Amino acid sequence: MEHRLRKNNQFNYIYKKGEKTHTDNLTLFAVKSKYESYKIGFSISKKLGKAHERNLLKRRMREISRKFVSIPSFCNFVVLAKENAPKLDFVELKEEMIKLFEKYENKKHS
RNA sequence: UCAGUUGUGCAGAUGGUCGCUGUGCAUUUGUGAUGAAUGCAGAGAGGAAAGUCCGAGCAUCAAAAGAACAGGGUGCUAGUUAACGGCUAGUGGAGGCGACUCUAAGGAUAGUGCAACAGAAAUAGACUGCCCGAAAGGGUGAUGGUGGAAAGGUAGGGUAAGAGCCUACCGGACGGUUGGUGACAAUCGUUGCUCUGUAAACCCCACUCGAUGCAAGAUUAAGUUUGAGCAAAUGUGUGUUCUUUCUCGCUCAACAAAAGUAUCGCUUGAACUUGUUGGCGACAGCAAGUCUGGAUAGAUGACCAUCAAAUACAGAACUCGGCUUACAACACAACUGACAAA
RNA sequence: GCAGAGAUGUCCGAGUGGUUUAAGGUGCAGCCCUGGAAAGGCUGUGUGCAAGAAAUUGCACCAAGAGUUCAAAUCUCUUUCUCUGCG
Repeated sequence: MEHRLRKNNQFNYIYKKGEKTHTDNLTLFAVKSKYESYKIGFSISKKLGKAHERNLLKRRMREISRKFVSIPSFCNFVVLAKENAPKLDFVELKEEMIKLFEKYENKKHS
């Protein structure tokens, strides 16, 4: 099943309508959808580093979202990296992502 | 052994678990159309992929040929190449004990401009001074120490004082001879010698260049569509002007299917590897073999084990040839100098 | 990805080869004016290093590094950073 966001329109829609959740190095935009699945996209600005650094960060985030984090269905997400995100190593990034989604879940239930 | 010069290679490997993007085959399934899913096989970033500094292919500017002007680029010679501002081999110059390195290196006698301050004076007239002379006047470029630059330089002779006035050496200019494809070199002669610097100032000379970049552009769908503005053939046209053949009204907006979308462009190429022939070399010829990324929010990651350690710079976006810049550790070859020993 | 523009003192910004020229404004400090303030007027004011008791003087710096020139913020090359446009 495809979990990637592919269209520029979808990104723009989520930025506009999305519900924001912050941690120190990441920001989550979330929007509800009608499909029984989730889609997730990663946004890393050109200001954060050189091309290979940005690629590495995105690959790690995708790996973590696939393996280590339970992501709720019926939703679309965009994860936006902040300034210091490329400096994190894999383990730190993993903890950050888990924290981010826990925070989002708590917000939703409360 | 120490210090150094030049060039080259490599850019983690192997095994396991999970995962990503194309390609081929098979099965299942779907759309108006391109398709989608599963399985198997096989492929999947660099030496700089970077900077975008040059040169090409390719595409569009309706289609061509030519001339002049404007503007840009290059600048020792010969070669090499599809082409180049690259590369190779040399020449001159600069640096180093040396191996070797660096060099935007045409023209200042085609013309124009600029040269602050200092200095008597900036390309050259005057002033100061020296000498001859009673004076009038004449001789002089040696005195003036400032400047980046001051009337070729040094030494000797010479003179009233001086001066290429004379001589020697060095430098310059002009001409010849020899060698070299050539840049140029060597050598001989003539000439006492008027000659500041700057062309990365304008410029002159020689050679050379159309513009825009794959977000170029093409295809499917409607196009002899509708509306508005401008123009009136003496018009439009890829820097300007002109000649010849030609073409045609031009510009903007609206209407439309996921439409800033889909498909194509898109990867077999001046390709790579090995051998061989020619050439000092860059490179070229021939033979055999190989198929080696094609994404579009943008594909290589995470974890474990072993190797002493795994770590530098860094990620294709139409494709090639160069240049420039960044770069950890390791390995190899040739050569130079110093010291020691034989 | 492709194409283009720029960088000068705290900030804005002129200067496009010449010696005391880093204009001008803004900001800051002091003085005048006022009962007190604002506005206005006058004066001073970039950074670093060295010398000096002090006043002051000298040198360097116009994003960074090389080159051309007697002389560079200015001309040429390389690098860094910032900004803009493109179906």
